[in-house]
Amino acid sequence: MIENLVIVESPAKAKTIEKFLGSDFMVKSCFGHVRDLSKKNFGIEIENNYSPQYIITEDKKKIVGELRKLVKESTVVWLATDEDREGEAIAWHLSEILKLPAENTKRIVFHEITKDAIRKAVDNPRGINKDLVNAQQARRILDRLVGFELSPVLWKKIQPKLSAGRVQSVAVRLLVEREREVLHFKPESKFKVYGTFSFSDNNGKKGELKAEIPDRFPGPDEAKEFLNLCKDADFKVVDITTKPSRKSPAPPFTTSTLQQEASKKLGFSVSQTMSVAQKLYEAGFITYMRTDSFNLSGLALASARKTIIEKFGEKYAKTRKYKTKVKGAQEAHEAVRPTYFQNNTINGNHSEQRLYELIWKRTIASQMSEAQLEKTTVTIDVPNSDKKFIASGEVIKFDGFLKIYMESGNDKSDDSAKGLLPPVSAGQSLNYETISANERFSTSPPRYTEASLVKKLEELGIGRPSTYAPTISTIQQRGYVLKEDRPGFNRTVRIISISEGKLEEKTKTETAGTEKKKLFPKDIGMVVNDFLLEHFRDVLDYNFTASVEKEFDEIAAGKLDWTEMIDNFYKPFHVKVEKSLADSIKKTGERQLGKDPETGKPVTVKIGKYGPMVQLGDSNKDEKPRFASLMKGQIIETITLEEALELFKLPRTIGDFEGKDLVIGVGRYGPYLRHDGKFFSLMKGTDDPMTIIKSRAIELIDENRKIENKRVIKNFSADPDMKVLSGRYGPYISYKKKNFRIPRKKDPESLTYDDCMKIIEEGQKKERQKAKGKRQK
DNA sequence: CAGTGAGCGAGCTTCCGCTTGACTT
Repeated sequence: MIENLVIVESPAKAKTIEKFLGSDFMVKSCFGHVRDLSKKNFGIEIENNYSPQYIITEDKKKIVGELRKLVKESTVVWLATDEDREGEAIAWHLSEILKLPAENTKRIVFHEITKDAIRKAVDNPRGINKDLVNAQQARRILDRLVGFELSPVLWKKIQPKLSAGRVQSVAVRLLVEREREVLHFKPESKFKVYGTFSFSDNNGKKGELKAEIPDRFPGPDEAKEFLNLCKDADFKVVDITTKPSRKSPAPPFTTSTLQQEASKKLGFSVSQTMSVAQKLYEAGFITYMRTDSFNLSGLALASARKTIIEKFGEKYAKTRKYKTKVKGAQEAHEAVRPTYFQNNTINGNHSEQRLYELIWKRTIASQMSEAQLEKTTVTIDVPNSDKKFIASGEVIKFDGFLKIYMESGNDKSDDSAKGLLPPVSAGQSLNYETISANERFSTSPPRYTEASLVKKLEELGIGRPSTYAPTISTIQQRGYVLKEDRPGFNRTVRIISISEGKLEEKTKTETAGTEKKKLFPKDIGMVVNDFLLEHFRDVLDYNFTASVEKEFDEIAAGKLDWTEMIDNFYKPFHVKVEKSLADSIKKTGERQLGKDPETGKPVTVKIGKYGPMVQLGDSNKDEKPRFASLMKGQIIETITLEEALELFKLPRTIGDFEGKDLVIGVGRYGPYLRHDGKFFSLMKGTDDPMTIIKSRAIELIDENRKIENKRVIKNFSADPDMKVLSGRYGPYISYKKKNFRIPRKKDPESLTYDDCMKIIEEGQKKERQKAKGKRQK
């Protein structure tokens, strides 16, 4: 007999809690949601007042079975799922499927895993809050209705397997709109003036001072006019002011800020951050990593303080509590923090150590004193002009939290001089060494990175800590978005300068627009976005989630009936769905580019069966039109007639090798070289299909053959189909186009043909079992 | 993965949010 059975969501949490509770408590985890809407017929009986049809999820059947057995042997069951809408719903689903009687069931909550918090929770049990559960059901049903009605519209109007949803479609919209801002942006240039001055102080000591004019000059003429004015001017320091300033530390990490900083400081993708954090959590090094709360437990605050005093001294410690400003935050957990502050490093692989140290520093810094700075501004008068040169410097008087952590700034680089200024005094005369006016171009708003998109979504209250990473990967999987690097372009900038009374004009080249790991919307993303905006603008509205969240809150407060809320949304929504289906024209994003000067045939661009393509000729006329895929980086929206005509020059033969043609083309997976029936991908960045030459093509073939040979660990003369190869995930057997894992114990070098056959039979047996399992779903 | 772009049609795709492993070539 089990006296008390406690059910929590996470197994790692179960382990910790079990230690805090006495031996008469057994703690089990249910691994999150155990039931979900059936996928058949929406899982909702719309006609029956939106009655939800729940089924136990395939991957939870086993754990539910175990829980059912344990419940039978237990006296009291404690539902200790998270203290938020989803957690309450999980508790309710558990009570339903485990048929828990109210009198022997207690609902408890805690949002920090400390002995005190858990004891306190056990002393204050309550029942399940059905209003909160209904708010969750409304959320779930709304998302299902939106997702499962919109997606099929896209299958019919654009292409199969596409998807739309309350969260992902807004994420794509943000990217598409930003991309268009970038594409339409016309950089303007102005001239920024910098001066380097020299002086000798009262003791005859020489010094140098760099300063700049805060406002910019609209053009070269204005800049020149100003420089001419400076040529013979006597410069003088007219004012020196020093002002104290303070800097406060950033709050401890939430999921989204952890993703942002890990991206900026460590170069991690959001999913990488989450999987490394998961490892740290399971090892007991950090608290739960999916959270929207800045909160630290009392114990954590005290422990951080102790660590800071030990390491840095009393004056570095300052206990701080942070409040969330995020819309819709549910704060069921603590902030992401180290479990033991005394450990500033941990054992683990390189990524784990780096992420841990980042978390440790950020959390510790959040409990440290503010930095005290002194900002000095020197103003230099320009005779006969209302412009003034300004030099500014900043000195740290007390480092405080800056001792260990500095939050990453924005992408914009701060080019004003920082640091200590030389000792000048008011009234001091200055001579200029050089004064130069540099042409500066304005920049478009930046494209999103994965992490900056998460930040934006969080600001809009869209998505949850557990879904940021999956959402980012969904929009990439659907082909709406591509994460990649793009090289910049060179441009000429003008520099006008004076030195020793002589005016000089030069130019120099700079690279602009270089992008690293940025999200680019693809054509299909743009077409889907435009279609959804045309017909379902309200769902794509940036405030849609915020406004339905308000209603969910009312449901949770018992002031609104959930079926009424859903009905108010669904009735008009469904009408729009029907309307959008009414005209049967497919959306392809087609654009007319003009006429081919040689043949006079029309050139168009659109999304075809296999992606974006250009077409030469009319498909309704007798002659079959020519087709060609767009190249990487080209999009329907911006491709020109000239670029399109270039594409029709492929495929082309560039010579022969070993008696066979070398053919260059662009296919489904990018530019390729075809030789003797084999395909070789061209190297991106280095090989251009339009200009590649024969010798380079042969080089590619040679390289490929070498790699191919290296991959082979073993082959068998008896059967050329059987090979032991070394791949990304270690050695494996390849047999008749199928791959099989080699059991860990076996040495791949010494496998015999019969050994391989045996492994293959085992593998096929497993595969059959898996297929069987899938059919039962 | 495969390097195309005829047309037909059966059967499938899809949401968000809560959790981990299983699995990949």
